[in-house]
Amino acid sequence: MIDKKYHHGNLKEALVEAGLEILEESGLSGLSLRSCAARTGVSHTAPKNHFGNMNGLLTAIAARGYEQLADWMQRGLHDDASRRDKRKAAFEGYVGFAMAHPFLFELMFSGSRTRSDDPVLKGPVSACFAILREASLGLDWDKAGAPDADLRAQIMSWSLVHGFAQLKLAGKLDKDGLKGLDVLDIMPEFGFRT
Amino acid sequence: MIDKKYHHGNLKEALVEAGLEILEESGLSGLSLRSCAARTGVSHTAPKNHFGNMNGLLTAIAARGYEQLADWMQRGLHDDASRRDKRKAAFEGYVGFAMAHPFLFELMFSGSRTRSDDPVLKGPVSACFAILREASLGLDWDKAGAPDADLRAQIMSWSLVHGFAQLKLAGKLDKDGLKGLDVLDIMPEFGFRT
DNA sequence: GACGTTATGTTTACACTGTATATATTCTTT
DNA sequence: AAAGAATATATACAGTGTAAACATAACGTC
Repeated sequence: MIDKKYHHGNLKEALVEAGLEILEESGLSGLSLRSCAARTGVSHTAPKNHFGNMNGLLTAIAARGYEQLADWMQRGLHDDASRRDKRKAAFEGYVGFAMAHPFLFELMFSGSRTRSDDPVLKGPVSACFAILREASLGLDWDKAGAPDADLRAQIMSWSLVHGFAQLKLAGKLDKDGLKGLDVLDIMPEFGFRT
Repeated sequence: MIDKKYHHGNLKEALVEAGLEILEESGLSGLSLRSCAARTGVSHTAPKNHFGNMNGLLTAIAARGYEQLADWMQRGLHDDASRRDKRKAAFEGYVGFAMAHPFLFELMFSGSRTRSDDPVLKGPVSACFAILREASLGLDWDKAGAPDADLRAQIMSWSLVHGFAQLKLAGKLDKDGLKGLDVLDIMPEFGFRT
């Protein structure tokens, strides 16, 4: 580390890592192309080679966020966990992640700062989608047994847990009587079909 | 309008109005203190007197957004509408507003661009809260009849509809089989207690 | 009505941002 | 070894939010 090499060797990863750190320390307002470059010890135009522009870097950071989200949703889950445990873990993990990393969470779902159709997002987002899918499997909200009940249940689950997380983050649930609300307080014990 | 007066007379409102227009035309990336000031025909430091800083202006714009959201949720509703009609209108209006004004919607729930505890937000947010409350009244998700069932039903409703709107906006529901999904496709016909 | 006070805008300045262009260095491949 | 691609730098520029000093108008009080 004494002699600074012209080529970093792993700059792409290092920039994303720097971005995640800055996000934790200073929030979205402190996150910039130049701050990431500076923390990595590189010129402020270096990121362009790897990410094209600011949007590309932010999208890459967001992709890392989805990987972390997947981890949170599967935390403390043993292999033979019941479906109910998986669902509980997924929902609690989702909101827990949002609370622990509010700025990253905001970035991940910011339509204006990231490009939702970027290929780098596809894998991590699909992984989260799959976890939520399994967690919602057999969940029959309207007790109707419709043919697409599983898909509907998943979208409902995701919408519910995501909306709750963001409303909480945005301070919309700070009224009296809502302060200490947890996801599981809101989530009833859903009925299973199977 | 020929002779430009030194004092605008209604600058505070005009700046918010300009911000809303810019948001529709150019999105969040085009919205800046200076662009609002320029459109209003005023120096770029004039907003400081009324809003303090950028955050204050954005929060004022967001407040206007909540007023519009309340309108959307009560659109086409006659006085003697049934509770089911009110609920349908509120949910459809919520998502409809988000789709019609995606940038404003993102701004309204952006924890980093607006200050959620700003007094100017309190009124409009409470109005939306009240509408959602009435729309969710009597909704018994878990058929349990718990004492705080109404409050829980409201938070669930809000979370569900908000999460659905944002996931749709963020492009997370663009997979095959999810493309044409509407809120009401997801929302089952909930059972009423009364 | 004159005058001091407050509110409202302007001017100027500054540090910071993302991006484009041209240049330098290193790696890779032949 | 040489050519070309990949990677990083240097420089420049327009745009941003904010602060400070100044200008103009409105308002209340004597």
